[in-house]
Amino acid sequence: MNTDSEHSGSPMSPTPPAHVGVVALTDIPTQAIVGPYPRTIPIGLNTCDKPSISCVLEIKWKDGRVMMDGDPTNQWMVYIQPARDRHEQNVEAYMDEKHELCLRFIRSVKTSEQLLVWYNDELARYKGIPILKPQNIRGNQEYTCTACEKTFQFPNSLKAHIRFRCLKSREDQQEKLITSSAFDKKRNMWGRSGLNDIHPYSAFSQLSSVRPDVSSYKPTTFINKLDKVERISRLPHMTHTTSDQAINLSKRDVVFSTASPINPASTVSQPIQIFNHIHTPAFPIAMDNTALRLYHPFLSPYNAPTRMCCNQIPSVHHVIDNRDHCISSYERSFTSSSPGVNRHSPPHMPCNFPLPSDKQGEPLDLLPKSLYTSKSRRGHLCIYCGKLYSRKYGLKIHLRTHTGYKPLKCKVCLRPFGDPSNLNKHVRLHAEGDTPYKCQFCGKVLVRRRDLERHIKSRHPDQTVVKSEIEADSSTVDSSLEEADSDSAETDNELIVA
DNA sequence: CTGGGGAAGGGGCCC
DNA sequence: GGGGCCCCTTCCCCA
Repeated sequence: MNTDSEHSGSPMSPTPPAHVGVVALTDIPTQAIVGPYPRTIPIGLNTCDKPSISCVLEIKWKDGRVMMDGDPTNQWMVYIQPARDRHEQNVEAYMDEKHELCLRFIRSVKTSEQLLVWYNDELARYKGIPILKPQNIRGNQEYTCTACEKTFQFPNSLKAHIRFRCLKSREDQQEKLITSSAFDKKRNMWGRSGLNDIHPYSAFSQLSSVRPDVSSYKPTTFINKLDKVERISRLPHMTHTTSDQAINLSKRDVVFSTASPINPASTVSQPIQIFNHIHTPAFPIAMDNTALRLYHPFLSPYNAPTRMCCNQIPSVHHVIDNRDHCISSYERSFTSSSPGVNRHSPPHMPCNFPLPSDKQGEPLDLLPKSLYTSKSRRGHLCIYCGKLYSRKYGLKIHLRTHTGYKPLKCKVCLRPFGDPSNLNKHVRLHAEGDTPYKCQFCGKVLVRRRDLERHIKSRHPDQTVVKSEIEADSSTVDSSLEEADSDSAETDNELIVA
């Protein structure tokens, strides 16, 4: 089991500077493995909501392995920035059969993509990384430490806080253990049994109560190495921003914060913001949200290189299109009717999260199964916003609202949908003239029953339309719809491209 | 005012 | 019987 020494720092366990990251110089295939490394290497110490790095190390896939020029020992791995949640994570830290630390690329990493690492479930348990509980999840992008009430926007930021930084969590944990039967007063030591039942952070409870002294980590050779590497691998195209413009760096998801423009004359690196995450998919500027516009597949939000101008994560989601125009209309359509969810705040949308291929499955499948297959007495819990669903399928569809995964496409206009119901609703819009909702007073044809009711209410308020009449109409409508639906059901099957 | 999408709840079918 | 899924409907928000 892990010991204090694993977190107390040593020449073998330096704390990588927070301003250094690792990016891929070439495409790196999924399942690529790096390691092994000593278990003592800490991961996630630098986890925060708004990371900023000023220089990067570049690695590449060569001869069937991941490597960095000039670093035969692969010590660059310590500079990989921690992922803030599962969806921006592309590298997984795990223990191999010899209980040594290894890294595995859980997704293929594209050229220029930043590596972001987090623990797999087993290693997280081993390292005492807490599992967030419903009480930690207060809402969309609101993850709160129950010990000190500090709030974070990302789950891993909170996990790192609880594990590495929160003294209060430690104190609470210690208190609970002391008052529990797991503390052997005679032997003045912790018992092993029952610990998992004591603290909500079951794995956390297995840790020593000694808080690791983060400041004691003294990067030595790594820093020297970094200095060398920094000169070699630092992005040559890191140009400075103009006043209010965010400049894309060689199509990387690296954008200078407008608040801290890089001074090209300065030899000191200034912070830049990494946006490898979050953003809502953007419609191409040439299109609007009109349903019947052609949804150009090559300009789809998932294919178009989007450039971000966000200065604030995640409250503001400005998306820069290919012509440096900020698209904001589409993001406004990302609303939620969920109680407790701010409708004006777009949900947690990892725009640059590489959509998995069919083989990889949807983002849900990339989550640890324990996070979405477990059903509490109250229902299925969304790990993003804490919402409970009576059905697992309901949660599955809901998770797509967080991940942006839209596997269903309208065959007519190619518009993607995450919810098959919404796709069907949309498909009906293409069936012009087939709509069964017709105003009996003016003959206007409307698409939905809601439209007809709203139309009559506003345009013919004096007409004494008994509700039952509308319902009678609707029954006719419904029956015709049923026919249409039965037809469309077959059609839908063809339309749905999973 | 109208049209459209996002999101969610519930009924029902199939395996 | 339960799970997964499809489908309809409704509500809400926005342009």
